[in-house]
Amino acid sequence: MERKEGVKLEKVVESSSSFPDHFESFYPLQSVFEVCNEADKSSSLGFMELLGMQDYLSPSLLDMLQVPSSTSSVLVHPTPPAAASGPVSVTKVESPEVVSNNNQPATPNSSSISSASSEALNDEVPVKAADNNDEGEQQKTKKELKPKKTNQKRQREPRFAFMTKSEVDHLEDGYRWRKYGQKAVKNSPFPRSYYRCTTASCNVKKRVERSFTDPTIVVTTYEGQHTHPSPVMPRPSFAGPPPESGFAAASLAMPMQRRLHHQQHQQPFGNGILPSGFGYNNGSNTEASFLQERRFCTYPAAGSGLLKDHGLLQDIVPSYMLKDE
DNA sequence: CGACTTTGACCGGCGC
DNA sequence: GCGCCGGTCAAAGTCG
Repeated sequence: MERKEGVKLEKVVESSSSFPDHFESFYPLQSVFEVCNEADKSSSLGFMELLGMQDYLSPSLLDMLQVPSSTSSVLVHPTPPAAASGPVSVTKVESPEVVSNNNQPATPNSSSISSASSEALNDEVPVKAADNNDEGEQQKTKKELKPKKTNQKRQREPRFAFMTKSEVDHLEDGYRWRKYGQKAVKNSPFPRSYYRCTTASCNVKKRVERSFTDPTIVVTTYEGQHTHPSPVMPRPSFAGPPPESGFAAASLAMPMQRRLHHQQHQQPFGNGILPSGFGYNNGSNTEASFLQERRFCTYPAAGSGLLKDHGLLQDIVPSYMLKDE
């Protein structure tokens, strides 16, 4: 089921699973802005512009991003989903060779690097439809094992990968996950774990692995979209689009790294340093931190429309971040 | 006892 | 065609 995918997408997926290390090497100590600059080299848009958040950064936030901290999130731009139409080129990120030549291990205490990647999947396949079809399709294919091949390969859910400095592999993110597999990763001493959202009818998955170049970095890749609110967190009161717009659910769908429950070095972009422009309410510090941090794990990838049918994109990218697309 | 994890087996895609 | 690899299944084990 998950194996049917266009060549193009496969590439993207590949990057999704492998870029983190590359990125880590490529941007060892870089801040999100530096990453931005890299992206900028390939496109006419700046990182923040891409995110549509240039107006939302406060000086303190900037400082924080630049000052080494044990935890941070940096957006990575792997192949934009609508890569074809996307404004950002990230070939660099996808190129292991290029990265390897610049292999600079992230140093401890440096800004940890989180990355977000998205895979666009396919041509505007509405997420809603994907939820229905994919869901059934996936299970069906699994059961049948030998589904008839069609011309098109399976359409994967958008994926977002994040690199987070953490001592624990499985980051608390507000959702409940069931581990369904673990595989050794080639060229890495660390295994990759596969998790599925435990909520019935929610087929969101995530993969968790450690960067072998820097074991302190956890790479979490989310795939799919939650069809339910976080069972652990209260719904954030977001001053943005109403829940029905898809964002509210979305806002809960990509909890990202919320690590406060672990002994992780938690130094999120939170604690009041975020400008109000980001708009999330601080229901609690934990939530706020998580939400705020999440903001930096966004990537305007899924295309052109706004809050609808963007898969994970809509989960993490507020409307104002998408407006410039 | 239910929920979750572990782990070996299995399958399909892909490159050679 | 073959082997490698990523991803998933599912039985058994573990935990609270």
